[in-house]
Amino acid sequence: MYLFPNAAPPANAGRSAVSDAGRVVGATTVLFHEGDSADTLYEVVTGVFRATKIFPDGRRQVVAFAYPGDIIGFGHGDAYRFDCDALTPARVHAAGRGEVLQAMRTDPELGEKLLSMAAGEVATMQDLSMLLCRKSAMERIAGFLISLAARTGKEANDQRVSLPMCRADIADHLGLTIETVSRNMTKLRARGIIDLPNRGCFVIRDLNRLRQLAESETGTR
Amino acid sequence: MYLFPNAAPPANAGRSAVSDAGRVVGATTVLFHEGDSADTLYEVVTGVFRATKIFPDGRRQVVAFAYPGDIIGFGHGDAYRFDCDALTPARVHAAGRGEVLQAMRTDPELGEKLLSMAAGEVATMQDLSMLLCRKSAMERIAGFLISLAARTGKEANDQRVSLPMCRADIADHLGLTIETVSRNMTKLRARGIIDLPNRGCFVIRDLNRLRQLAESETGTR
DNA sequence: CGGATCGTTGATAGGGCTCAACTTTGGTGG
DNA sequence: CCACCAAAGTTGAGCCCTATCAACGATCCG
Repeated sequence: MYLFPNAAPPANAGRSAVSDAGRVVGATTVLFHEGDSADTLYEVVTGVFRATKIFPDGRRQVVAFAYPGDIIGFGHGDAYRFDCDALTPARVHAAGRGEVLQAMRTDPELGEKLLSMAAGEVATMQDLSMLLCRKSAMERIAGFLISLAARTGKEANDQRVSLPMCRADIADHLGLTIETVSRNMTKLRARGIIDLPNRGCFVIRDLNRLRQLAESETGTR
Repeated sequence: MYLFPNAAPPANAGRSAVSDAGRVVGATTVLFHEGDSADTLYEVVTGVFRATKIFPDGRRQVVAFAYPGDIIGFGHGDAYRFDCDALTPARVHAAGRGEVLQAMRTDPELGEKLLSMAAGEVATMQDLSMLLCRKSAMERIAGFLISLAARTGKEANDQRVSLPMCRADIADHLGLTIETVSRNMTKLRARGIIDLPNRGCFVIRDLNRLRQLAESETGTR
């Protein structure tokens, strides 16, 4: 059940992209760069994408991670406002912006759907800004891990959750440094709250305590 | 030229509200509280509004300030996600969410308009999150003052810009404390970059230097 | 004039950043 | 299969920016 089931194939979307009847497959595929003409909307079918904004002086923010079901391409004017690439092999549905607007004229439900997706996007960004505004490093990391578990449907104890992004991505998403992310993850493991069996995944051992930490850092022990 | 010119009068929107043929007038009027049923969209006609999120432990974030032309009420599901009140005497146009969705069915242009307003809202929140993610106190404050000047059409040297929000509001918007805001504003004044003639307003004396500070804190002198 | 709120200024401390070294992981080629 | 190397992650020491706590000054309104 996709938003753009019958969309036309997009123009070649970047290096190493493989187009397949309205879908794009590839690992580390670049969907688009900042400044590119924002003429396509994407819906993630499989895999995880990363939206990155790079400042002139090299500072970086990972604006969002996009999971299956998420729409990429809102919040831009005529040009994309950040880079977007895949962290894993991935598939997307693509649709031209013009086509979608056209389809909206004949199908009012699509308009409502898009509007509510946009509202969801706004809500997500508000949550991020609240996190960045007032939370400590530990609160941010605990909250981030919980949100990953929730998005992948593994929000329970002792389930292996995939962590496709590296420490630098997490740091640049949460407004921290690699070292601070690493130290706090180590601390969480030392307290038995999470486990880090391999690179690229984690396991929640005590969801309740993790939730407490995400709310207030005073759960310190 | 308003988005909801013929909207019906809203239900009484809060204490000290005065309703007037589809408009609401009042100072410190509360438009809505977090948790209220999100059934109305507002367009600011006059005045300045403040959207505030309060955490269980008392921490606060001012999610946004809304100026004339801005739409309030996107990014919520069924219930509003934050409080909203007026910082100054203000007028708004109000429209029921259902009405707007209904109107969208007959007027596809309205749909596109709403979608592009939502996109603008997303962009605003992305900018805020980038600011909160990677910028120093001085960069945040310089950038904030510039954005206020731009929004009120006074983005030039030696114009008096209204500053309707108090230090606490600015601090809670930028993720800083009252003291840090105060100190940095004082520093800007000491360097001749801005002037603070009265409470409730400021004047940009050197827009170029203020712009530099907003980009990189290394303009330190 | 007096009180309350808002804003400023000072002293101190702490959380996270910076710089740096080291360890682990994963991939590559002999 | 193993040695080697680059990239990713961890750990440590020290410092800086901003928060915190506290006192003081300014402004507004009765």
